[in-house]
Amino acid sequence: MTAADDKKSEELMSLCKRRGFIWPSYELYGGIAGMYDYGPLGFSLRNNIVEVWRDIYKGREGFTEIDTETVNPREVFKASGHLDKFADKITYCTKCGAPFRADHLVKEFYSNPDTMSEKDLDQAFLDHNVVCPDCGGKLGPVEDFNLMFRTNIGPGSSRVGYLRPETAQGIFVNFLNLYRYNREKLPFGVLQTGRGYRNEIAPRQGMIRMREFNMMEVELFVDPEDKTWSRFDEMKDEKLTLLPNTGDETVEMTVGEAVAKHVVANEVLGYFVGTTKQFLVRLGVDPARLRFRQHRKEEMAHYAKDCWDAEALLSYGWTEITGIADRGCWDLTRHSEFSGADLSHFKRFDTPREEEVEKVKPNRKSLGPAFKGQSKAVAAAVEQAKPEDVKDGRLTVTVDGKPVELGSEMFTVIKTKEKVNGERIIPNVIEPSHGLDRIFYTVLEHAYSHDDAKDYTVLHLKPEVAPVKLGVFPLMEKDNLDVLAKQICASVHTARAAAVYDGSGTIGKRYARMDEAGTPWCITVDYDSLSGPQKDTVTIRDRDTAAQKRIAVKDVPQILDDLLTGRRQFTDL
RNA sequence: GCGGUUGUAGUCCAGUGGUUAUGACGGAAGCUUCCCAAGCUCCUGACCCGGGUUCGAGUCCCGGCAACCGCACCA
Repeated sequence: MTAADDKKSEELMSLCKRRGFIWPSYELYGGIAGMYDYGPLGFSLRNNIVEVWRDIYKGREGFTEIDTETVNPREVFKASGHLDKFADKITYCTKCGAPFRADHLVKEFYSNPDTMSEKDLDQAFLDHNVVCPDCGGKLGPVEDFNLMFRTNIGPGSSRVGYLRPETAQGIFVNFLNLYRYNREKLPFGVLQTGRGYRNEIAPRQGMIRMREFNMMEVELFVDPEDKTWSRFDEMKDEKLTLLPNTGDETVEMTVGEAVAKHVVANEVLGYFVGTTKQFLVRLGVDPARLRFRQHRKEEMAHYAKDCWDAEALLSYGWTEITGIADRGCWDLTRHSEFSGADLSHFKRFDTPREEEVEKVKPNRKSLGPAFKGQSKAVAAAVEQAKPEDVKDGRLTVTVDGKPVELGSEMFTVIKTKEKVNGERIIPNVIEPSHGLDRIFYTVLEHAYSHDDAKDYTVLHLKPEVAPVKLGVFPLMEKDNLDVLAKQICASVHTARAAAVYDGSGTIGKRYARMDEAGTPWCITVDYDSLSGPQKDTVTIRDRDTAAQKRIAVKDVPQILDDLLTGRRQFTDL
């Protein structure tokens, strides 16, 4: 991070506070690290980002959106693995009270201390005479410091709950509902936006690591044996900058090439890496400062089989803003195990198969006399056995916990034909997961420009995401100029396309305010608007070029609409 | 969490232990036919929190909180 980068992030943060994009939370009471509030402009920008995301995933892809609880019972995270894996082992010095990562204190003695249990670590302290690095005091018992916020559901402490660290689990626990809603067909996609919580030990870098943060997650349920994507052809020419985990060099290739060369594992993953690029660029992320980096094996989350991060180059360095993970069958398998529910998909074959199956059949005539009263249980055990269990003509089964060896006269291996209509499979999950706050910050940083010579700041936000679409000014706030300006402003202002009236200060100052807020266009009512040959016309100014055109007052709503939807460009006016 | 740096109006910054804390920008009211942060008048607004030292603390000391940088962490 250079001094210029420092300056840039500080100037941007100052602008964000001044203009009302974001404010550090609870500043009144001294502030809390890793928490930020969204001001009027910031919330609007954030909502616009979410709308673009919806347009792509609900609109183009036809996925469905749900909203689930942020407080989850303990069982959910026991099953998801977060309770065990999303924790650090921590110990406190009994003398000075300083906390330490227990696994870090013993890393010189063991190859992978992060897999050790609390008891192993306690013992390791004794075996290797590990004491407090600060004061030399005795270390206390090793505990789990879970990064999830814990709470109680209802009075007392009987039902333990946690604030979710990701929205994904709310989708997985609703799998059966969603599966039925989607007519029991694969693939289908579900999206959810909302808050997640991680009790970070040391939040850093402004909005990049927050304790309470916003996500936009998409969970895509696919057939594990069919990771093709029907609309892949539409995506195959999208260009990507990739950083595979096989080397340190970035490579430029299209989605189609990346999948063909197995750089990206399959079509689904490739399609959504491409989609993510389109999404981010549409928001205003600079393609030259965007790359996709594949996770190294040891870096992968406990649930992930493969993962590509979209990384943006910020003043903080390359920063993950979206992760596209292949979670495999981890989540559904685990929830199935822990809940006892069948979370599989019945995959019907195109035509039922006649399958020849080998089975072990008990020979009851021989079993009866040999085992008498026990023979029924033995026969049942034989029916459970598989042909490959037969060794040297003999079969060993377990009855009432004891092994029973049977001679070849006790059973027969037969071949039968069965009609099989399909098979049960656990769907795989592909997850494009977007860090909304990080994307928000990236959009701001990539839109930010500062002219050092003029000391002039412009946010080049894309009109689609800009919080305010139009500024409307009277040249002077008198002689009825203000009346017309207010009328024009009211005629176009809506909740989605905000127009702002400003009559305060000089005209240049008002343009400057709007440039700093990222407003793409401004309209000014002057004396020519009221009388003379140009009566009933106003000027419209383009933020990025400062160019002006004269347009008729009556055309303002239509022109603004055309500019916003991209039907017309400013230069065509 | 460790080490370093730093906390003064909305923002940026000045301030030898000693009156009512300097200024700029911003914001507000007004004047000026004012199209790119122009000028003028007037107003607004701050010493992060808690202890301590002292006759007296924005200033010195201790603790806390917060920010920035490096290390560590970041499923």
